[in-house]
Amino acid sequence: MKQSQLFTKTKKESPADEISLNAELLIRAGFINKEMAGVYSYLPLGLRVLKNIENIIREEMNAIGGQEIILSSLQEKSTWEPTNQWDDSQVDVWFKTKLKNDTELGLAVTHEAAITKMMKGFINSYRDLPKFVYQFQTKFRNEVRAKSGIMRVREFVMKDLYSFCKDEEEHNAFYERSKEAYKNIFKRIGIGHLTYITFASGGMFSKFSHEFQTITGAGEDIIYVDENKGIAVNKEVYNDEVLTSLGLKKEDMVENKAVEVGNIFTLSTRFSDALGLKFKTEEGDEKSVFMGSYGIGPGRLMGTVVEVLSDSKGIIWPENIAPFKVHLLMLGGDENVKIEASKLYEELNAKNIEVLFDDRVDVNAGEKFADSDLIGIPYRIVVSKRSLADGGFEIKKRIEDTGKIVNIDELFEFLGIQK
RNA sequence: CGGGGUGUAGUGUAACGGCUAACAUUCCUGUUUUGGGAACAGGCGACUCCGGGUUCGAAUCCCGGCGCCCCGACCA
Repeated sequence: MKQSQLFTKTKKESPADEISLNAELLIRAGFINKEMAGVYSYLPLGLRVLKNIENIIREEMNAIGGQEIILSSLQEKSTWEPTNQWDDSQVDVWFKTKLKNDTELGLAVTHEAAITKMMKGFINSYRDLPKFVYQFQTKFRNEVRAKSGIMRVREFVMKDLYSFCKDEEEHNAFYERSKEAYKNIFKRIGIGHLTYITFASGGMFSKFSHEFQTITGAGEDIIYVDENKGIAVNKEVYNDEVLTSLGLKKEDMVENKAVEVGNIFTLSTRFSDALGLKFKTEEGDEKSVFMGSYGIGPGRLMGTVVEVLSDSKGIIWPENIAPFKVHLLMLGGDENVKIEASKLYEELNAKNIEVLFDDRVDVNAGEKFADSDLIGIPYRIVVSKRSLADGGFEIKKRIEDTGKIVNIDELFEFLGIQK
């Protein structure tokens, strides 16, 4: 993509109404736009990152047997009444609305009940189990206090997968597989080294659950990490009984602030009992489906990456989720530079390398460098009179301070492309 | 929902109760530039969040509302 065509622009100044690093950098670099407190739109660069994150999650969900769907955002009151979750004293983050005829509706806070209800039409027999269904769908939560940029918002896309199994044993097998899938996701997104599977409270669903927590000062949770074992315990369930049951010792645990980037719950038969999702066993008995739920917020992940991996100059995207692989900068208005830069742009495109081409002719070198550092694309290639005189193109990784001059063959090799 | 802070061109800031609300940046015109947000000249852009009040006079003081940020509580 040519940067001259991109409708977003970078800003030199940080927004006055944002303190958090993720919002500051993402807004300055033109990835997101703030609509109101806790509500952000995704712009071309931000959407590319979000889609890359979603695709990694999608691949991992498909790999463990997930089938993708999209459930509706508008939900009936009756969907949530059997579990008593329509009640404002039970769930206080509803956005509720009405049809013209006064029928009450809710904007989906989550989808456990909706999918349980829907699956009644498709699951009848033990032969139909197990099934794993997921979606990327917007959740609306009327948080009393949105905060920390895109980390805690009122409207956000979540990947939520629901598992439907015939019994606890079958469920546990999938639950363990989902843990591995989640670890793969965080590793591929570039925060695996800072992300710990964390023993946590089960909320109102079950006694315990597992969270995936990424260590960062921007987090809202306190967790205790055993570095050697690679596992953590959330402060909310941090007690002797839990430590003993997990084989952990207090003296090995280090306190950290962390952000919850994913969680997995055993729902058991809470929803299937309440909503009547039953199946016939091999013996002809009727039994409730054993369920689990597995969430990840791609937007929050994007914010977490910014919090964890940026430097004083801007964002540093991991290659797997970067909006582009290469940022090609053309310096100066020299005719030969234009020709060489455009030629390289076409060649990289032909090799299916995603390139943001800064072809702007009226922008100074310094501004282009500053923009490039702020946007955070992993590889920067400079084409200028100087680079051409020195024998080609300057290539530099975003995480490195100095680049080197290479010819076209070396450049392709550097990027791992077959000529 | 408790507590604290804050609201002025698109953005970031300034302005003692008193002249036409200032500066920088963005943007537009032109010239010159092109390896770290370059230089010069000219120009556009504000119902100072909204509603009341005090005052000869309010961006400024007071009351109410709304927005936004932070701490806490909450968090399916």
